[in-house]
Amino acid sequence: MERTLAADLPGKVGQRVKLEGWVHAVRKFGQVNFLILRDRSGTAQTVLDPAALEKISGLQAETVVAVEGTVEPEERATNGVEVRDASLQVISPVTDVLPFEINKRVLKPSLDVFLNNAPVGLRFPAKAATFRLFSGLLHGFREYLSGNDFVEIHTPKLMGSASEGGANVFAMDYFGKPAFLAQSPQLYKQIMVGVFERVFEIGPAFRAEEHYTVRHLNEYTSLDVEMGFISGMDDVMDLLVALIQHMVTSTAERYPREAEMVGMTVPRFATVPRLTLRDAQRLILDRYGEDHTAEPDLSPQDERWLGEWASQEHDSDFVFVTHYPTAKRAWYSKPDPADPEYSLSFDLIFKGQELVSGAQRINEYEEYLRVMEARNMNPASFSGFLEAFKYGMPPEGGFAIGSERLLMRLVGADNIRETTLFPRDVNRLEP
RNA sequence: GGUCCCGUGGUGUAGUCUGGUUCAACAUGCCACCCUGUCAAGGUGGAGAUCGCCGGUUCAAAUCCGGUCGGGACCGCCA
Repeated sequence: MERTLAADLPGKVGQRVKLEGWVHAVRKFGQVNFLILRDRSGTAQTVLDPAALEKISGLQAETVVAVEGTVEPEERATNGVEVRDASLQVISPVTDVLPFEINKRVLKPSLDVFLNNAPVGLRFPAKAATFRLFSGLLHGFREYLSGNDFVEIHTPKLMGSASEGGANVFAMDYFGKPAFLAQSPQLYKQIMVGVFERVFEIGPAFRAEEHYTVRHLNEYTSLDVEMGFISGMDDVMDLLVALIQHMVTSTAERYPREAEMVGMTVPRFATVPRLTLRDAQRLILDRYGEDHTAEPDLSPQDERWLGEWASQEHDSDFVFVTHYPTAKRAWYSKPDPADPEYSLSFDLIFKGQELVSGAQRINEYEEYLRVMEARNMNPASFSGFLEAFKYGMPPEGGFAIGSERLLMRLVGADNIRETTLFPRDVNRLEP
């Protein structure tokens, strides 16, 4: 018999069906016994007779079973239907007790215990829902950009030189030669603007920084976008807002059940305020009484304050901060012609946390040579990158979204490890 | 890299300050039995922890001290 999914039972009342899935829970009452079966679509209640019950005797939750029975309307069942007169077949028995319960309303174990047992812990319905939403966000990302003439690319993660400079790169041996794991697709996506004008990439980024925070990973999934023929940085920021809006709203529409399950709400976009770093710092001084006006960057506390301000004064969960000091930003960021001390760069803060970093880039070959000399970089190490600019590059810019951070804020998680399937941090490399 | 906090049955916690017959407890899970409507099922009973590890103080240590290992939070840094 063909398999029926749990979610499709209401449309099959009166029919004989076969369900296949995991034993989510068993509730025994002596004369009437329920088995809650879980598959990819959800859960279904089945009523087992003594013979069927006997087959799972001694077996634990998560045993994989097939259940055949008749779909009957039943007000007392959660979905309004249940499967009766069920016969049962064990497909894959489980004899070991689970490390912790995954069929309760809430998940009990600490984050560390959960992550140590992620292969089974991720089956907890709200956990699975979280990562289904992640899939929805990526789908929305692709959908929006593809619909706007962007081309998806995949660039190498094995690098012969460190693109961003700095010491936070993972070094490795590549057939006897030194190599590095890519910190970002930055240089390649800029090169590809010369080919497609508009490109995007979903891929891993590796950072060897020993950060001990709730919002950093040593490997994360970066959502990179780069576009040419821009008239200014605002074009890039406009795209970014529209993109995130589509990602979130389409995900909420695609997976309403999951969104409800984890309490994901669509953030407020009304008007995303844009202010320069210096104006932001003056605002913090005025509103919160802390003088950070000489700092080259925002502190996490500053970001929280700005998030609060945007929420209260602009009804927005987002706020752009622009024009960071040129010396503080990556070398390919374009200095503001009106004031070269500051760059045409921006960060997008989402609910008080940095989510996106972007900029208009330098697009003139000669200027790259000047910048590299000023920063003591060797142009020979970037000959491939420079070639793209030597042979004609329009004004261009782009950004990178931290995908796990987006999900983290959307579902209200306290730690980015909760919205990463198998997180990699300073002391976690397994599972 | 800096600062601070926490390690108690499978899981989550109480007990630690004020050391000793409320000191090994509670909830959940597991096992057995009861129950014809549960959906965090309920009831009765049972098994399960030398209180992370090593050392010290003391008549006596889960409890105080030191070290070590593991975990967490904040800062730096960033997405």
